[in-house]
Amino acid sequence: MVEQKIIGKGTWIDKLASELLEREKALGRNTDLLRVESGLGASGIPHIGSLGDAVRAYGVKLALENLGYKSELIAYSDDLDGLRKIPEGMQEFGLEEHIAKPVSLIPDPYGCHDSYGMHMSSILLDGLDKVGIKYEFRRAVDTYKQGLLKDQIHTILQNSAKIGDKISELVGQEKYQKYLPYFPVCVNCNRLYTAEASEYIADEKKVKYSCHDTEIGSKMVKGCGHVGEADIGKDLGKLAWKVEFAARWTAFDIRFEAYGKDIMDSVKVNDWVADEILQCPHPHHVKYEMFLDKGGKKISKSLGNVITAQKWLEFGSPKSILLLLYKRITGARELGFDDIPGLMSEYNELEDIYFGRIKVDNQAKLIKNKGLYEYVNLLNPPKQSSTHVNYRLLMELAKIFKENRSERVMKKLLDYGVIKNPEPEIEKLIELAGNYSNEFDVQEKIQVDLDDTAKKALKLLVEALNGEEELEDIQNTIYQIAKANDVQPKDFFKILYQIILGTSRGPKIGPFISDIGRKQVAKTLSEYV
RNA sequence: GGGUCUAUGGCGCAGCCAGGUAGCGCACCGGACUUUUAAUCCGGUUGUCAAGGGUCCGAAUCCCUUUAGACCCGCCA
Repeated sequence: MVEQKIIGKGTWIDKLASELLEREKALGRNTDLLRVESGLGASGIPHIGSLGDAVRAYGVKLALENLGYKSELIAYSDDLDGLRKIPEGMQEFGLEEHIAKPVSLIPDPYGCHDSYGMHMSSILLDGLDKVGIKYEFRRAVDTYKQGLLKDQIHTILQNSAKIGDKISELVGQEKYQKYLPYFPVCVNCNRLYTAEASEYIADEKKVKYSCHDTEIGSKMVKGCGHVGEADIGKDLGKLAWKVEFAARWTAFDIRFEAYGKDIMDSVKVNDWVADEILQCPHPHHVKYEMFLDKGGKKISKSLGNVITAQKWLEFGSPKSILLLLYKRITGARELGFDDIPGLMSEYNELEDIYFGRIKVDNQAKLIKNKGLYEYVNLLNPPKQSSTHVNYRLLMELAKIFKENRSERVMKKLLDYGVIKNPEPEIEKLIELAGNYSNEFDVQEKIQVDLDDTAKKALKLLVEALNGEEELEDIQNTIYQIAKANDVQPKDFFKILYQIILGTSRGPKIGPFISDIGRKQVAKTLSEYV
């Protein structure tokens, strides 16, 4: 067997970082600072896929640092993009009039940020903060206002004919053979996309445009008819996506950017533009698949099925998100909140491997698992293992105890010997599992068929439970009541499970009833008598 | 039209990207415990890794071909 040399911590992140380094060396570029970038998207509610782009870029940054290089993550908000569609659930804000305007020029419908775009970006940044990702924030609107891309825009527009042909050749889109890949924001109506750029006056660095009706999605958007000129260094406007990345990569000196397969074509064009037009080698890439919802549909920013970091964190720890995003990058994945319990236990398992409590025979796999654990802890793993409590067990307990949940579940865990002392982390876990159980384990009141004898027995049980005298052995009492009333104990127990738990089986019923509380159970049962 | 991904026990999936004993959950079977059922614990059964070819001492894993399904792009970002 040929011994494989293991790079860094043995994960795909390390492999990617090392590919990047080799490429940089081959290109002979300066490696004093290796910038990685993630685009944020500010036109819709940011879902976990957008978060993933930044989290993974951050992983590469960590890997580069681990290999001894300096690195930095730029989180770039595309807030000069126009609003194309009103996101699901935001119909009541009257955003219709703002369609096609840059999202940074639309007022925040919630009133808490300077614009619609900043509101959306902030949700994502908040998510990044919550999982511990550090970044350098930049905005498209500032980038263009400060003219940071003006040299690149100039070069691109001078070569627009060549670029237009190449776009047509590479991806079959013919639009840019006719129009410039630049969208001015119409000074009259504040819209882009409607302002079509027809000519570039290179000497003055100005773009001639006219604002007219255009189709966005399936809807027509009215232009205002304004005809004007836009100064690429001063006036608001932006490059089309097919060329914008290249300009940004060059201007910001970006060496790595991951991308989702939906923008594959754009990246292909941008790589060419960077290399051939701007004479600056494009950054190293990795392509990832989109997260799909359980039905196999793409999770879209503007459809209602959004899994945001914030929602996820109601049920799972920040580490469960990082694990999801770092465990692998390839492959299409269907994602739902029901993946959380699994990821929570998987993290515990990784921790056990890391601290040597679980043996892994394959050396390469051991290193990879340990490495993954370190990345999930952002290369700052804890000195000692945390106390593990099975998430599913917590869900079960949370289902039973709805009032004073934290306290009572904690007591049960101590009784079971799962934990030795109450810890704040455990309390947090109980809260997460409790939220999950509240949200997804909605207990529907099921129809239970009861004949008269069963009802009579049930009634006796309710009386017994409501009685003041101590029931030393509830289990025994139930059994006796069943026998004394010609009900098969087996059937009687089944009825009780159905009423109390909504299933035909469950834990041993006597202690279980005293856990929930006799009176509570009596009340529930009495509804069926 | 162009592109990407997926295919692994009855079901749902992991493992594949850096080749070395095919795994997990559910289901199923047995045991322990139980005054019933179960929970729980312990043990066990279940596989032509879609099909075919190639590389290799060795392939679920890498390469090629085929089949089936899903998704993305061909507005815009």
